[in-house]
Amino acid sequence: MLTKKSKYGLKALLMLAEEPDRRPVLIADLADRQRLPRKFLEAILLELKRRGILQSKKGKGGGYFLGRDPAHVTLGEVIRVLDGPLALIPCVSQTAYMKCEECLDEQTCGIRLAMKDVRDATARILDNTSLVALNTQVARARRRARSSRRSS
Amino acid sequence: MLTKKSKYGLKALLMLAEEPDRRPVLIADLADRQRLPRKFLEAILLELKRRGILQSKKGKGGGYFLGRDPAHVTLGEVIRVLDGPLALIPCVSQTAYMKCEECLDEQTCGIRLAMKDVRDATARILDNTSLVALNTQVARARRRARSSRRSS
DNA sequence: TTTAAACTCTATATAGTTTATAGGCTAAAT
DNA sequence: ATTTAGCCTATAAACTATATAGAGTTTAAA
Repeated sequence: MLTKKSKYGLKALLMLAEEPDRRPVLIADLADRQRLPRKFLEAILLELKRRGILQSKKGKGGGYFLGRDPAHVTLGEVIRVLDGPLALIPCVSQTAYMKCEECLDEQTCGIRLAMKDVRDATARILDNTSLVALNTQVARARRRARSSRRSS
Repeated sequence: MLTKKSKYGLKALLMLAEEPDRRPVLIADLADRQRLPRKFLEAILLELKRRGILQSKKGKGGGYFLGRDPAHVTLGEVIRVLDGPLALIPCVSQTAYMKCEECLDEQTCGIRLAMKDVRDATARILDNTSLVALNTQVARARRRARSSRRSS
């Protein structure tokens, strides 16, 4: 499962990626605009800051803003920071490999073979989708939604 | 994450799929062969039986055996039974759709767009891999492992 | 230089899920 | 009858997810 932590974090990042000139935005603003729990979001943004994805400015006129070009921040990176590895099972994780305790022979474990395929497919999608790319898709979906409403 | 429940269940099913003539196999046997916790496995097999994937025979000479042709039991089906929906987020699940509480417009939610792609890719793999197919892959991997050991 | 705005950090709480274990009950075979 | 083996219910420890509270610190601006 994608946790709410990742979901909230991604929603905030997608908003920040649309902010002109990477202007600082208040936590409270981000929370209100998408109805996210304020205090929880606070902790999430802090974590993203520690990982360099976000930066912040304290005091009046402060807020959070992206630490890097949003075209180079991928969903995969964000989800790994907030939720941990993409792999459904630790023995196929590229970033946090761990051996299964009970597994007798990892090289020929069927479950591992299948889960490796799933991990690769997932990573291919998430590591190739940036915040900018996703916002573009959203904009396109919005236009489609509007025009189909018009024609109905 | 794939839970241990699904992992154990799949391991048991893969063993049963190799049993000639679908002969009944003891829970204890299945548990011992792959070092799975016996009582936990018991509960898992029972659940698979309720869903028709397994059948059982009580009393002396009893045990569990497959309820259907293992070529028609897919990983996707088993995982859905034991772990629930494949989708990483309920709003893109085909089998257990649920609206997100805080989402303002589902039709144009970026996270949903991306998670839909991931779900589809995952389902494409898991719903098209049967127990038989996976065991075949495992056998092939074993041959490869053996022959590369020989040549080294 | 004071004040208010805003992020930072630590502690705590609650609920739900996962991963089991124990033990008695029931059905079947011999 | 007796033994074997699955069936069922209850229980529980450990972990994770989802927050909230409140004091502390930094900064901009009046």
